[in-house]
Amino acid sequence: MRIVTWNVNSVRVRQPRVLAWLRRHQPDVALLQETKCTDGLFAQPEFTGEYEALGYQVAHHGHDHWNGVAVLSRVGLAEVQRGFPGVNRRPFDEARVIAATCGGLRLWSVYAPNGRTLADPHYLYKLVWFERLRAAVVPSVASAPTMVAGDFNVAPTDLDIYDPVRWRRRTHASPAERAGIAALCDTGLHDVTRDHLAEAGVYTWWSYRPGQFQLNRGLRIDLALCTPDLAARTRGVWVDTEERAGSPASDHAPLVVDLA
DNA sequence: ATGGCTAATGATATTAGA
Repeated sequence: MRIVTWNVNSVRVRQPRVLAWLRRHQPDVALLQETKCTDGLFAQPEFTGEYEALGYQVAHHGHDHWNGVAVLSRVGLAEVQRGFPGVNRRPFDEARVIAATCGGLRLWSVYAPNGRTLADPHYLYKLVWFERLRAAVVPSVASAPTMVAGDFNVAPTDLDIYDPVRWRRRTHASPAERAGIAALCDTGLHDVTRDHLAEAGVYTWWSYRPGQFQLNRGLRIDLALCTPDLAARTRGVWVDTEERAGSPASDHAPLVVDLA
């Protein structure tokens, strides 16, 4: 079973590449982030039909032209859950979380807030958002084989940053953000990428600015957090860096998890 | 230490990304 998580940075702009990627690599489930569209686009038969023609059922969660998350599955798509449970005042109602049961697995597509700068209120939002996510996934982790995957906007360790010194005063590397990831993992989740890609220089995001991708100046901020049963079933994890090349590419590459 | 680019918008600069 192949699961991919990919921040596509606008599904409208990326539609041809997303479809080509699905045809080429045949994932059973695709967890997408930053679709940057409303549910209305996915309600259009001529748009969603492109995925259905490849055998995928689609669930999307998007309110406006920011954020937006989706699950595409050809192994069933049930019990779709959009956003955090309970009451969510702004900005916690942003479309950053969707979960669904596919092929017996509980799969989450998540897009964490960026944080902007360490002094920005958005950074505090990011920290609280991680706590909300932690609370939301606890029942899933306790009851089903679960993968919480997506763009976490946090590099878990300095090995996950091309230049840790440069990022010391920025978001994505602060102790509080990393504690947010650790607290998430404390519920019973494990970051499977490093089990299979332990070396330095493994990244999932590179700035659009010139030279950054070519020089492999990137961050590993897209993660697949798995319950122990799924971690044990993982046969391979890989980043499709080829998909980051060329234009128009997303600034994130697909992260692929192959399960037995 | 800084800037470079991309996407979206009733837009021709601004916000956001990371």
